[in-house]
Amino acid sequence: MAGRRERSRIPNAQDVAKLAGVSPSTVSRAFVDDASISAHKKARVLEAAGKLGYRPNAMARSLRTRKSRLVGILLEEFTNPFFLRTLELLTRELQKAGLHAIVVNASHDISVAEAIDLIIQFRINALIVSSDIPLNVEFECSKMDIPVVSFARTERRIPNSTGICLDDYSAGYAAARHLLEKGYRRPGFVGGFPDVSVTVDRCAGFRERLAESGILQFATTFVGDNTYDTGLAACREFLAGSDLPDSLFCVNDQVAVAAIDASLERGLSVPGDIGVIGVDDIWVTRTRSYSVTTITQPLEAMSEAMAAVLADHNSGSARPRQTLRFEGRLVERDSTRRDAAASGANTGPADSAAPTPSPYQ
Amino acid sequence: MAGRRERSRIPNAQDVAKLAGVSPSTVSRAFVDDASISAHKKARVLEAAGKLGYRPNAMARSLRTRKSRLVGILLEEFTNPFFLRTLELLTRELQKAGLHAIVVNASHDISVAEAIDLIIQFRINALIVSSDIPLNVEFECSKMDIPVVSFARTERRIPNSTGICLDDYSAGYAAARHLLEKGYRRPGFVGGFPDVSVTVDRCAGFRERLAESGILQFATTFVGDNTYDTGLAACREFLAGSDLPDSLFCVNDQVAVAAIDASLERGLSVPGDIGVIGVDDIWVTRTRSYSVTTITQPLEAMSEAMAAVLADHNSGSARPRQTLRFEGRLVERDSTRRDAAASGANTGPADSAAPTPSPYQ
DNA sequence: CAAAATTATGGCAACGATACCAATTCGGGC
DNA sequence: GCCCGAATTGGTATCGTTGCCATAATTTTG
Repeated sequence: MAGRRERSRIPNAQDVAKLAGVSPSTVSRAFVDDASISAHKKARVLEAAGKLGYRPNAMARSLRTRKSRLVGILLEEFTNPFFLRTLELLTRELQKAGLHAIVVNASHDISVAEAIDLIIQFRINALIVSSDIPLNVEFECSKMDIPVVSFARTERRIPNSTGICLDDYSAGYAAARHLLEKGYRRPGFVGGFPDVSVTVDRCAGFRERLAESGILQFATTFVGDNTYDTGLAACREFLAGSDLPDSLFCVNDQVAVAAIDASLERGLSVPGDIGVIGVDDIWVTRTRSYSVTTITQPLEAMSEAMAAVLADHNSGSARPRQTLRFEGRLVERDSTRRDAAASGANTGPADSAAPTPSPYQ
Repeated sequence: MAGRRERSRIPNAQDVAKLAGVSPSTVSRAFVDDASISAHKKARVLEAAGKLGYRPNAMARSLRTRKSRLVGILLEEFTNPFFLRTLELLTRELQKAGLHAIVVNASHDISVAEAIDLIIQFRINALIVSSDIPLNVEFECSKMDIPVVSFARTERRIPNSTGICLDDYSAGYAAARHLLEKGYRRPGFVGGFPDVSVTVDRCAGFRERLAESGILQFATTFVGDNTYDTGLAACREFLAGSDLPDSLFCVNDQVAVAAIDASLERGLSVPGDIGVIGVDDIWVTRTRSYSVTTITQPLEAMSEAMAAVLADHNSGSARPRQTLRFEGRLVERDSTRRDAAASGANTGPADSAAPTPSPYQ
């Protein structure tokens, strides 16, 4: 019907106002919840808007209200399926809250500072970081009053950073307990970069539980970027020695898979000779060939918490800066599934001579 | 040093202008490439801006220039690592081009129309779609003059859609050729949803090559959403019958892994009893336990092409709407690695009686 | 060295919405 | 029927930038 008029220009509030016979202010109110507008006029405005195909211009709105409804998500690891699931749940919660996610790629050669600089120009209302926070980023954001919230990581270098995270310490503790229950007596630890929170905290919890059972020393290695390939290389080297661990707690599932492969390569059986446990519960851990015991992160709850934190921040009622820690859940699969009886005998020449519990190493 | 002045308010161009002793227009020009401004003043403006921590407000700029520099990416599958890599490369190219990606979650229960409606309000300059394009989305976008480009999918229902994609037909053809070369004589096909381009086109190429070798019938099944879990269920059922295929071309690697697991469960050896080939080259295919032969998509080249398409579109020089198809590369791994000699004997009671080549089924 | 062509700069308006205030309408109680 | 408070509505200014035009400064040229 209305020919080519609609196509010529994107309609604005003024156009709608004219058609509906009201003022632009009223049009605006029709699109804002809790605005003071009569049901009658609201209906008329919405009808006119529908006829014209009008949508409020978020740019103009943001400019005026100083709320962009945009949130940045800084991502570094693009091989680990865990982060895809993270992205799924975060975007879902953000969308529920009427927010939108700008994904910033901070991998490899890309200049994080530059990328952040650009999205700061969009006046993002928050920055979610799933990698270590570059310190300059934190600084720039604080200058612009942009809250930085870490997700699935905590920032160790920044005193009171806000974050939402697995209880890494507790996860490490649980992993050690599980391995001990299964009768493993010489557990080892495979971390990522040695100065990253997930590595440090999971290792600390792990160490604590082992110490409680009198195991004061254990082998550790750090694979770096947590991908399968580097994990495999590191685990090969780790398992090349003679004084082998009888089980491995890996900082994530990708590395756990690599550890299993490295073990098998060397002719070690899993879980017989080597038990393996990871973290994240990515889908590969459920496959028949790997079936990796792992610790699940409660991503749904964590994402909801993230939305809540952002909402609080948005409404000005800034809660104290703190890290919310969520308990993981251990899922036993084949990679540690042996009966403790069999393993007791398997202890071998372990140097775990001191059975006295002791708080820290 | 300058006390708490900077923290009080986010500085704008006016503030910079005052400090640098120039007009706001000049400040603006200092931040635009190819603007008419003397090197002298530009330096002074940039210095002042640095001192104040000024960044141009992208909202205001977008409002004025009618270019948001935002691009929407509609994602549906959040389990397949392939899409994380896709996202990595797309965001990288977009960032290089000074664009930013708003990721829209269109999975499961989420209302795509509603989500799109919201990001349209940001006047995104393009929408990249890695799933089937909901028809209403296409319609809404065309009304707002937003180009819709599909990535790694093609839209079969929309006549001349713009897209960047693996040459699916060719990939299917190559998969069949490979299986035949390896001596498999009863290949089967495992697709996703039966009406999706990747399923249809890969199957068509596969069929063509088989037909050339006189194999006019082959078993097919459709697993649906292409996740490991549904893939496993479908493959179990597929392999439960008696008239088994001797090899499977799976529409993607996740399903290929599921097919391998289903085969092993049933006591069939891979690649001996069943050869398996997938598409995407996700990292799991490189693991020791799966080592899946697959077809790699040239994602780097595809992403660059995407950036080029968007740039063209942005500069107004709309190239004809078409789908750019990229050749995949077959990577042979263990899941099909047997010598053709051994397999010739394995052909079994195949009903591939007619060796006459024929174009289509 | 003057005139013309070029380049830099400033001023003003506008992008499209909302905040704020003033004016109007609407109900209800007396 | 009149007055008061609450609920709606309209008008105007403004968010921070850039497009455009006019003017000023500079360089090129005859």
